[in-house]
Amino acid sequence: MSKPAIPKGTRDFLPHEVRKRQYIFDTIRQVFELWGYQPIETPAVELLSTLMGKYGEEGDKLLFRILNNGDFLAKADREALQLMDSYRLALSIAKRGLRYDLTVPFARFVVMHQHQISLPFKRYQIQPVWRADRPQKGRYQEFYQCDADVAGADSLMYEAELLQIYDEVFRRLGLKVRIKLNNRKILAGMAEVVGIADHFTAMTTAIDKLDKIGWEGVRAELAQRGIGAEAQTELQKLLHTAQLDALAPLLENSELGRAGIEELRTVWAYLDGITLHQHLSFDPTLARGLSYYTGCIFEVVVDTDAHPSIRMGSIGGGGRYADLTGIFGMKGVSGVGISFGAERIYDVLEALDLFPQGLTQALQVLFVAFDRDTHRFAFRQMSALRQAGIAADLYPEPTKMKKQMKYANALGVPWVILVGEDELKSGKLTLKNMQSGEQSAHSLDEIIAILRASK
RNA sequence: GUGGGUGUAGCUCAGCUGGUUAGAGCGCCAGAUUGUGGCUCUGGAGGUCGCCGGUUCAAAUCCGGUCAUCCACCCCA
Repeated sequence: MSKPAIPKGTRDFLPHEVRKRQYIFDTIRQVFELWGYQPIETPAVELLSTLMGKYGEEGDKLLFRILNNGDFLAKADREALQLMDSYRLALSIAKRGLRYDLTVPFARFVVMHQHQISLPFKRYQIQPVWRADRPQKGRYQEFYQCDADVAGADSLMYEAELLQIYDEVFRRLGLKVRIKLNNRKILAGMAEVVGIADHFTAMTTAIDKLDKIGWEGVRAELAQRGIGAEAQTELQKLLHTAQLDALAPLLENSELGRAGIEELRTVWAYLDGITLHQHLSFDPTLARGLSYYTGCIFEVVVDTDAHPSIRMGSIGGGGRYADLTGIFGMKGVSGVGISFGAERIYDVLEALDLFPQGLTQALQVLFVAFDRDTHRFAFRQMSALRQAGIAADLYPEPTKMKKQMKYANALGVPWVILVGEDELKSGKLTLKNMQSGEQSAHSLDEIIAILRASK
């Protein structure tokens, strides 16, 4: 018999890990709900025609494909097979794949259900996604995304409220973060002013790596993509201007640049007078790769001043995409959304010991019985406790006490109730506090009162 | 896709430049303690050394291949 295993990049979760994960999901969910977002779910499996071409060439490679059922070779592309062209062959033998993110399925959802929802449609979604990436630390092939998006409204009010959601979720989790804000139109404006508008994607890709490779590295990468030294220097000067008012005159000659500045001012105006607990700042060097964002973009990182021990990439990101549903034939629907990186948040909370106490054990009391008769008696007493809303359990057989106590210990149950001949006769049960070791005899009602009080 | 590390008991690992019966800690089981867990002590079970091949009188150890896994890069959460 071979040793059991699970696919690379996937994980099992033990009970205490699931409880901690659920604490994060619940916190995020509660804030989403408070801000008026509604839950939806979409299938894990989507048609590849829905997914392909939406995440760039790299993304397509990382899509998990599902082999067609039945005699898939009968309909296979024989020419591709002959040519050993795996990519082309795959198109003919797999028509489904696992979802890669939650945004594209959401766009599909909006188009398919446009008559059942009203715009603006505010939805949240907490579900796993899959990527055939090579796993490494903090990166998995199966992981959860927690997204909130608004479809069908241009109002910058939503940018402001999504920033508030970031602020509130991390406040509730007890984590200090820095929320960074920028606008793709400002980046586009910079490209125009510097005269490299035709290199916009290359520019954003390079800027995005600033944290990692520094200015030297960014300049090298810009040079490699055919951007001259003069443009590099000018661009660097613009990116160093982290004050909107100072940047505005420098982008005066770019229509896009002016629009970007104006949008950010509007977002700031909405947040005027609002109390935020986290550090929110305009960061002109925030670029967010080459994704589909067109307006405001956000990113959240752990505040290393407050938590100097943490080294972690972004734990959340999002932004505005002017044409959410265009790829599915529905024009004029703008979208804006944010995403929480739950797995990374978990690692950070764990490293900082920020999970609340008492998350790990729900069971309050374990019954320990000594023989057949008391075991049956204990079963009825346990049922009464459960009826009273107290999480109770009974060791499945009246074996040696040592074994049962050991089990209680391993579970981490705070209380044990001992049921033997004496208890059966007197009708009073022996309640033992597993931490202090103290024990005393009580009626069932008294026990219910004690356990309720100790919850 | 590129580069590197690691595969030895259920888990974490030791085993020096090849040399008889492959070890430790934790965990598990039993006992010290037949109505009391955590701590301690005693004993026990548990391993085709990832797999295939090569070198050698001799391979866990050296070499080649293969598979798995982890880490870094690309990209991303």
